[in-house]
Amino acid sequence: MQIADKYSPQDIEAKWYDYWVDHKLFHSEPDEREPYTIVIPPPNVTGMLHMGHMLNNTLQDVLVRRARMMGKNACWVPGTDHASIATEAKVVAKLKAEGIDKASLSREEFLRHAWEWKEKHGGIILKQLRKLGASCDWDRTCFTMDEIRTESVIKVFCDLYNKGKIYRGVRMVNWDPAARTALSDEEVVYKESNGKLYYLRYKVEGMDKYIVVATTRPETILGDTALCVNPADERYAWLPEDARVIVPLVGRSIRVIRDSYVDIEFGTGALKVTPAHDVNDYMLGEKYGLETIDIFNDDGTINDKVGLYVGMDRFECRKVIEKDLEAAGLLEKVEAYTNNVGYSERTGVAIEPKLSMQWFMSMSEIAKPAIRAVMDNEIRFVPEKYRNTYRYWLENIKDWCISRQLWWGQRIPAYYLPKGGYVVAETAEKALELARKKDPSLTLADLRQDDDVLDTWFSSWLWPISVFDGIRHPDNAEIKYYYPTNDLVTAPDIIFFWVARMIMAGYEYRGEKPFSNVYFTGLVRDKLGRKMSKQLGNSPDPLDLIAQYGADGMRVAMMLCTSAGNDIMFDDALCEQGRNFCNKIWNAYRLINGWSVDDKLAQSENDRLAVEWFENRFNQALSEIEADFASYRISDALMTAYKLFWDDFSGRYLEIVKPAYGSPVDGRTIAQTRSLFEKMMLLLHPFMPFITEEIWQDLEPRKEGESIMVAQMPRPAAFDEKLLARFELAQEAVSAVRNIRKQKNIAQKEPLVLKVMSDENYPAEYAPVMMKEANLSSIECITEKESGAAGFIIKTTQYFVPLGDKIDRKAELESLTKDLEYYEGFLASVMKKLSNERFVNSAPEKVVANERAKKSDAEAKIKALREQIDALRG
RNA sequence: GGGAGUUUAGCUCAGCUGGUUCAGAGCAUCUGCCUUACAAGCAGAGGGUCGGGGGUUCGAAUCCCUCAACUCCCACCA
Repeated sequence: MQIADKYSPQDIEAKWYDYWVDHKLFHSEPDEREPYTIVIPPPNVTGMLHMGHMLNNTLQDVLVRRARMMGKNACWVPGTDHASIATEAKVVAKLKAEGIDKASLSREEFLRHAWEWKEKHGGIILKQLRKLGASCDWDRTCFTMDEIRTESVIKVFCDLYNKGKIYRGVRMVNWDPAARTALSDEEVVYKESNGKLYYLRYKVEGMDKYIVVATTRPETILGDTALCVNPADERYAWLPEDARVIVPLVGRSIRVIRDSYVDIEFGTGALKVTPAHDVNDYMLGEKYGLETIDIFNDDGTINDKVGLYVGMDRFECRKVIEKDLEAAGLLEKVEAYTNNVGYSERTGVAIEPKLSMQWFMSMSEIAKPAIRAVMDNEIRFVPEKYRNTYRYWLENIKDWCISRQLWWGQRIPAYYLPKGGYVVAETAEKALELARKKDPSLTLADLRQDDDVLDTWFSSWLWPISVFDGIRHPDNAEIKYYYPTNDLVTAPDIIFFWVARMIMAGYEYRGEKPFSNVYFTGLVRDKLGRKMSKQLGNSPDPLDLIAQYGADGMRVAMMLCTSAGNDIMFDDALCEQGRNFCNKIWNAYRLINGWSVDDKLAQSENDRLAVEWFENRFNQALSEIEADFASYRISDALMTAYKLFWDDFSGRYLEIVKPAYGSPVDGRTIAQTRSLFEKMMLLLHPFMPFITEEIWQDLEPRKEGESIMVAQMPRPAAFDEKLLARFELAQEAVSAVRNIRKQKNIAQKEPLVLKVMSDENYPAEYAPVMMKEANLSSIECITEKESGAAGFIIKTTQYFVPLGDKIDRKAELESLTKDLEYYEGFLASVMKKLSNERFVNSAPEKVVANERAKKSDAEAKIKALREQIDALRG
């Protein structure tokens, strides 16, 4: 193996990734083993890898790789999402750049361009995932708009329609004038924005009086069909019962209605009612049978219904109308005003509430099993705090607007008949059959399919089922084997969009949960706590980071700062830490790899002790890691493994067994060391797949096709806590000697003598280890205090390092006296507790016993300190 | 407007149903070392009245009340 003293990941990563792929090690087929399944949250097909993906997919890969090494049949299904609005917008923009207007294309022509675009730019993100080491079963790659998924979507639509859960109707929807489509409520993001509040004068018909109305949207006066005041508002008591007012500029005469909906406190207490352009006004319109005048075109420009400002953009119109109102003396005043405005999540433009014919899905029934599943912990949320959010949303769920006025997506399988009415069927042929029941003379050409497509989430909510083709073939072997999946790793911002709906679909179409655990990651922020965004330019390109620090280093960086549900503050320094860890592992391997071996040598007691200790320590750490994974504390699990390798394995174990320069190591020790190294690689593999494979392959001769990926993860075994505690005592002594060296400026090379007043807390068995670590020429057991020596006490055991004339009695005395004072104070506080009757009577037995132990420990320590002080003085 | 969460060392965070010296870890910092695996390293060290105040208790980072700051979600009165 190479001997470069710096680990260089580039070649190694590519080599092993190809090896894994070539040997189909990511691929899963149903067999007799227990399955472990994750479906990827499908990224946008034309998206690029960002830090959020990096976090999310590293977590998934850690879980999948670990499960695989635990002997499970691990299957991680990758795929992409067609992201109808985002992708269509990109294609439209691209065509526009080429001078092609979408409106000039037929649906088929447009879709041809869109598919071309998808083939060209699609799936880049999946290639990028490979750089990070993602062990996805690429043979299973799915796309939410591929044939199987599309058929599944259509089938589900028809099924829900036939069950009466999908209906069509005119409703007030969120209209995106840029994408020219309706959106679901979840796709609208509210932001506070600075606007103005305009006070408009409405002349009362037949009187020389005005009613002043405050509005943020003066352009909507074109659609005013009533004015509303609160019946309890005395300011308007003078108005006749059948009063009418004139809409400014428009000149239309409209009714004045009275409804307690109007807030007397707000503005002037008078409200203009525009049923076509405001949700609340719409409800008033329904209640009072008002006319609705839709004044906008689909793109947000003014239409010709009223004959004013025709073709003008809504925001332009607002400016112009302000001037015109002012000129006409109908504008009382304008105030600055901040209010919340809804924006399209995808295109960023202000949403226009618009009355339109859309397809909806009724949600309240289908939501019920989904609520129960999470509340009963049949599906576990990590962290739990999201259960509340989830529950509240589902209990107040509104019907889902599932139609989109786009072309890129699954076209709604509703077919309209020439004389009105429609049928819903999976294919045009089946639709024709249904249609002929109504009118036998119909032919295929008479049917006109609905122009709309379905919301993208209407395909992704089926994802855990549809990736195994469980919608079209509910009894197929794959869905039966892999479903329900195990873990879902996703961001909390799609809890409603996706997670909740997948749970609903799971119960509706499988009668079973789609996954057992949902791990919610946080948002990746920069080290200043800001969201990563293109505008701020604070979002590093994950691929650059991988190139710079290696995929393993990058993964370690991500895992180190993640805790479920909390935002993570990403700092490049973490990548350095990850890279340094790789280097540490690399160099540890270089060390043992460079040892010369003498098989005739017998193993020393020193080495035997080291192996015995590390095995125990390893098992202890393993059980901690096990517990961390059980509660999805991935970061803690990694940290435990990190410290195990760095501090215990490299810092202690290897230092203890390391042969003197030029000397060989015995055969038994090197074999055991390589075996321990291998166990460390296995433990670290899920976090750092590349470097661990590289070393694992070199540790033993391996056959072609073998891989650490499918090796057995060490299982937790019993460990001897007493042994570990005694080793720690030895380490404390070593540390104390090193401190003395440092204080006295004694070089590590210069051997020292350690004298010890042996008692039950002296780990005599580790004497050889201590000698090696602290560079001691001998350890002598003594019964008399040593004068002229630097002393220290570990627990109750007194140690001395004879220093001859190097000893500074005054300084030693000072430090011992300081310790003595501390322990006397400590003893006093313990005594105070123990002499408190109420404490002794009410505290649990265990706690009192503990205090008593503290008391005797402190007493012993004080005794020892006094003796050392005496010895120094004497 | 409603709800949830957070606040512990310079930074990022652990600390489970109050009780093992419980005030911790990693990183950063400081000091000394280029000791033949690794300076991307080794050996040491310093650093916090656990957001403020009050309470319950023998005992509070942990439970209760209150105040403050920050974050997120939901609602959307023009």
